Amino acid sequence: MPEGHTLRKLADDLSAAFAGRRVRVSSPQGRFAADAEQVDGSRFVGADSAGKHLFVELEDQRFIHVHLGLIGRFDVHTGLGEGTAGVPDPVGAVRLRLVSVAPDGPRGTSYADLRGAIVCDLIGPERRASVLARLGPDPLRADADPDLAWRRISRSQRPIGDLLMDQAVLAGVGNVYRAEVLFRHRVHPLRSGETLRVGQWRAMWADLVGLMAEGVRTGRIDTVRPEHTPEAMGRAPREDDHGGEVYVYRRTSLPCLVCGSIIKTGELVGRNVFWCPRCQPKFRSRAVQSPPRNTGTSRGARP
DNA sequence: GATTTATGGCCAG
DNA sequence: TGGCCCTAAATCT
Repeated sequence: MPEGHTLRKLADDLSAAFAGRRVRVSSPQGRFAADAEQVDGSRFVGADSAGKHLFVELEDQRFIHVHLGLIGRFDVHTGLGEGTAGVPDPVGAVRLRLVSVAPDGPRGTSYADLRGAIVCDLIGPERRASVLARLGPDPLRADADPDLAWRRISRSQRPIGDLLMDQAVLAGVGNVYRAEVLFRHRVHPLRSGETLRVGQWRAMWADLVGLMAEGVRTGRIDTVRPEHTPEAMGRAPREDDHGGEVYVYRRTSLPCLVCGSIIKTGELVGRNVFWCPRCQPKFRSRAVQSPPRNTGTSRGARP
């Protein structure tokens, strides 16, 4: 589930459910129990995200720092009516549970369950600041400066597919957005950062800003342009656990939606990476300046 | 029932 | 680079 858009949406959902209310904080699974006890019953100030990090702010500048890692989930449930009678017993390994206690008001009771997170720590403002200091610009933050990322990308011989996943270069992009933004800009994942042009980077950044903002709204990752949607192409929608419509992510051995070439996969710094060998040539070439286009006369773009 | 996989990231060597 | 951490669902034998 978690790339930056997931954490931003989660922060928004948590704030909507709990901001200004007192919360019961518990750890049914036990690992967060000692910390939970310290802040149980305190007031929930708000939640915010930075890259893939989530900070739940409680009164007195106490923060619960959450990182979902690869498999974590934080499920928020609202509108249960008055009182805690409708809150179900925890299912599975619930590391952290928040339950609203007062004031109930028109929002009713809310609860949220955290499972599988790689980080769930009670921290202060100093620790929060040090986490933030290690992150590159986040496309979901209006004040983010893409030039900070460009300075590192343009000086690096590392593959762009690696740099895009490096949270110190830019924060919030994960394996899906990486694969998709590279496809949309016809850049091969193994191209070294220093071979990119600044205009290319700016276009990729602007694209990430739009795609990820859309992801926050919908809770899924959709990256195909209108002409490549299932409806426009008359193809079956994706049946997949993440649900979004994408060009290359986990489409190994399937035909490219644009040119029909077979999507390739490989490994880059321990993660699967996906690309179209025709739309994303490995080296800068005429093909990059005059990309293959689906004119309908050459290769069909059938599923 | 056991193994694999997943939108991450840390650490040691 | 490999190992490890977290959990649940999908995919094997």
